[in-house]
Amino acid sequence: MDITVTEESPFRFRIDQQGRMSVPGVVFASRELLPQAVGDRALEQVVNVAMLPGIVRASFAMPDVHWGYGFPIGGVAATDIDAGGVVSPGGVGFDISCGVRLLAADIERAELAPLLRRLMDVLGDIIPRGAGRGGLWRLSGRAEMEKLLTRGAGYAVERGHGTPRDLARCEDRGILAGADPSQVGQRAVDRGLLQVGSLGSGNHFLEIQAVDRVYDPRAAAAFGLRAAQVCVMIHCGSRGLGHQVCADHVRIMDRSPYARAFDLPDRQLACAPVASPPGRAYLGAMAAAANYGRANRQLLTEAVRRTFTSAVGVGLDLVYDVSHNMAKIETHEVGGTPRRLCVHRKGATLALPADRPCLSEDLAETGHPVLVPGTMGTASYVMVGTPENDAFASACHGAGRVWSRHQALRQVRGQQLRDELESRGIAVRPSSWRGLAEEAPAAYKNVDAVVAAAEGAGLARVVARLVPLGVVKG
DNA sequence: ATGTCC
Repeated sequence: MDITVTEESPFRFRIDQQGRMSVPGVVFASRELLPQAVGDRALEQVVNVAMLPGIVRASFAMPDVHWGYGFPIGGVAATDIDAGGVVSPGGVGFDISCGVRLLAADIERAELAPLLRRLMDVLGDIIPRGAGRGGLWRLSGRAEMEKLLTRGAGYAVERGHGTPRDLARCEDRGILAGADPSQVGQRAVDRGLLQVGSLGSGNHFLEIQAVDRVYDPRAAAAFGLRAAQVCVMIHCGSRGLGHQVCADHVRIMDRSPYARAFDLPDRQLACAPVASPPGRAYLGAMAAAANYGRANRQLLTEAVRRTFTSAVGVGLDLVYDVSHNMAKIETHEVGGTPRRLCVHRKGATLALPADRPCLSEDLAETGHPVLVPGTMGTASYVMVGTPENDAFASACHGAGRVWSRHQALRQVRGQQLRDELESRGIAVRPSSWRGLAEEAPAAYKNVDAVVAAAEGAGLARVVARLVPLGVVKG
């Protein structure tokens, strides 16, 4: 498929509405970052998403967009619930509530340096990771799982793993409303029982980082960040439970009457009206899986805190926890009137600006942190939401792949990559050589360019740049 | 992303 993109303004490209598209496509990128320029077919998916029943404004793509299941990763699509708008599991992705959490330590990188190796050894020993395998917790059964699926990070805190202050710095206070554990199948529950408190694999990681540069001192101070400070970034999701929820509900929707009625260009866009039984069932199960992801990050936080206390002698404050694979019911103005929308963000981070409702109190004047993880050996960014964002308060979520995992394996040796990173002073604790090779920095876009494009497009503003000191790889 | 195929 040949797709024409027109540069509307710097860092903003339009795909004109045509054929069965209900809205145009909008791609935030530089010319160099456009999917076509990096050999990726994601824009075909941007066009397909523009055909979703009830979609409003545009089918959006962030600067890190790349090919995904049905919907592109780095895509944002909002549907009008009261106009028959749909929800689609493919618009959230298989790793429901995959997201990032940033913790700040009260120590500078120079002070940590002599302790880093020992710290990394302990973290490498205690952080569960890799495909399958166990987690920090072992749930007693379905009854306990349902508490966790309903109360999310709040359940971990109730059980003594964290503080109420942690919850104040989580999106939705760590507990997504509307969870319906009865819509989470037994197989999903069984897969999740032994994985609470684990990183998983793929691009998931736990990194020790240092603040390299502060761009916005006021916002950085509000977030609790300062130059040279040591931080911990945790990137993980809802493991096998979220994966199974997605698979189960894709199947339900694919077999529902809506699949035929909508006649969509790709079966992977399987969807149903938000207000329909399959739509409500998915959203209830998705919220439950989201709470699993949040509890997962909360438990990993406590494990890292214990390690920092014993190995370094300092505590860790939660800066923020935000998901980048979610569908949320939100109210936004469309065409001058407030509409209830189902906003799908798949590989796109919620980027709330100042003075918006549902901000946590201490962030109301600043806006919420937007956490953008880079790849191994490259920078990560903290940004903040901006009022001019017209992609329903969404921003990029990372660097974005340019090589498939298969391509990366052909190009990169895991051991060699480890040696290169170690020679640059970055301590690496991998779970498999293969997994490490698949996640090589060369397999990704340049995160600095992605963030510059996001800022240039007005999606979010840069607050601080972080650099890696050590990475525990999933 | 994922007990990388039910």
